[in-house]
Amino acid sequence: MTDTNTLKPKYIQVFDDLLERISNGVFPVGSTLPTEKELCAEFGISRYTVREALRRLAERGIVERRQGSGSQVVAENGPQVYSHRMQSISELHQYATLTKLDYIDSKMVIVDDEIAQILGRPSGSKWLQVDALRRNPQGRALNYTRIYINEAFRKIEPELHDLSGPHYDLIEARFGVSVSEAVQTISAEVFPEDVAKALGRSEKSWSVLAIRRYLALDDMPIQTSFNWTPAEEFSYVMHLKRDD
Amino acid sequence: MTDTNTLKPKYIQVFDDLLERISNGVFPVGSTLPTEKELCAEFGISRYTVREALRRLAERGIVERRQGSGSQVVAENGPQVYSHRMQSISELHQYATLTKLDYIDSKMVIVDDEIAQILGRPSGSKWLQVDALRRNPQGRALNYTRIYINEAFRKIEPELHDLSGPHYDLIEARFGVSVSEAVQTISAEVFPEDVAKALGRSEKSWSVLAIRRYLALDDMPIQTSFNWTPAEEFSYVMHLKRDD
DNA sequence: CGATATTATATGTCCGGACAAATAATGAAA
DNA sequence: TTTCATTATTTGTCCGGACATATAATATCG
Repeated sequence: MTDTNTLKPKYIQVFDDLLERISNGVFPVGSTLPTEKELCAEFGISRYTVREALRRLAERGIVERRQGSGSQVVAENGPQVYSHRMQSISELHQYATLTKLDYIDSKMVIVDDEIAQILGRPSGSKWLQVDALRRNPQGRALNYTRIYINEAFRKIEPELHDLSGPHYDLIEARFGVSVSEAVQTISAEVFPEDVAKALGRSEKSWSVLAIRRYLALDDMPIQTSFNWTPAEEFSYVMHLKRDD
Repeated sequence: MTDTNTLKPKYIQVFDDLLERISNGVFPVGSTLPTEKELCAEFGISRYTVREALRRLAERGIVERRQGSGSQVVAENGPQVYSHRMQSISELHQYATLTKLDYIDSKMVIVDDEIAQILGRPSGSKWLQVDALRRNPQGRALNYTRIYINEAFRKIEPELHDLSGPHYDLIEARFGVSVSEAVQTISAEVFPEDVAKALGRSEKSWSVLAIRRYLALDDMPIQTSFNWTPAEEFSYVMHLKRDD
């Protein structure tokens, strides 16, 4: 390596060099990088040092390496810059710890087009619909929640009323299917009539609707919950930190 | 290594072995792992192989390695389970790409207790307050934004009206201070009177308020923006994926 | 020509070694 | 006893090598 860069390890210099060539199109996304052997020759360094540079590119998700076939460029920049991290998926809803669900109703339903689209299944699909009020320890209703549970897991219904934790934990315990991804959508709307009534709100009052989809591998929907909270009572915080 | 484990690379076996000893208390959080040299002797393997195992522990955040002093156990398990990741902090607000800010006003202000607390500075602190409407390409107003920019960066004011990107990018370019963390709070409230007026909404109508704080290192506030969006027009999506 | 076998290639695992840099421990001087 | 210098230790950088494994390319066979 050149003396003008002696403050950095060689593998960082090679990493930087390759990264620059990737970002300015010499090695565009979809292309194959030179082999380890070729890079050793080009930079006049050992294979170990080349591999350290390539490993860092792979860790950043910029390159994918495959034994026998080489290193493919799969992205121009590291995919992640900022992240919001949780130790448990249950942090997604940000309820105080001691709230509990007061069950109103559960039944098998066939959902219409609009709901089916949100649930990620065809129109006409069947779901176990569970309605409940979430209450704080003093018994006050905080919000209304309607959960659609994938038909495949409907056998958990008898256990619902004794449930202290989230439904997806019970589904995982009973069926071995775990949440691999969750999608939350926050929007605002006027309370649906039945929800307003259950919460003792007037018909035209505003709510914040948080829809939370819980997916297993291959985007298989486990359950989706619709949560209506009175607008003035809703608050949600996200912390994004830079990945260094 | 023993023959009963020949399906796994040696370094994975050592990684697994150390991980088990960490989780069952042989090497508790706060303790120091055996040196590389000791591990080589214990497992009868090369230093390279030991280092690969230790590197994986370090990548998982379980161990911190320090030249000259060894490997300290800092956590029992990998710290994060689910994460929502963004390539750019500007993804935090989820505006369509082609919206632009239509500036209404900018001035130095002294903020009261309530705002100061949100901004993370003492009451009475000075801020460059910038008010604007965000418009889509057709010119329709989407929301009202009020930005409080740290007094230390007020010299960017003359450049605001020509600005096409986010303020914090300009601050980074001019002052070399970059966003290391962002905090977004989403809640709902009736529109403030002046905001409702500017957006042509009635006084009692609902908005969703997204407050976004942009912090540099050591929690130094760079800027904070308050964004009022008509309730029925607000929607926000988060994707959480499990870190594998 | 298509399918299968063989060979070549490219990355993965692992070894041993040497020197550099950061930290800890020990010894000497004030 | 405290401070500073020296030595020892520990991890980091980098070299060279060998064999294993997965994939790609080429050759052979039906």
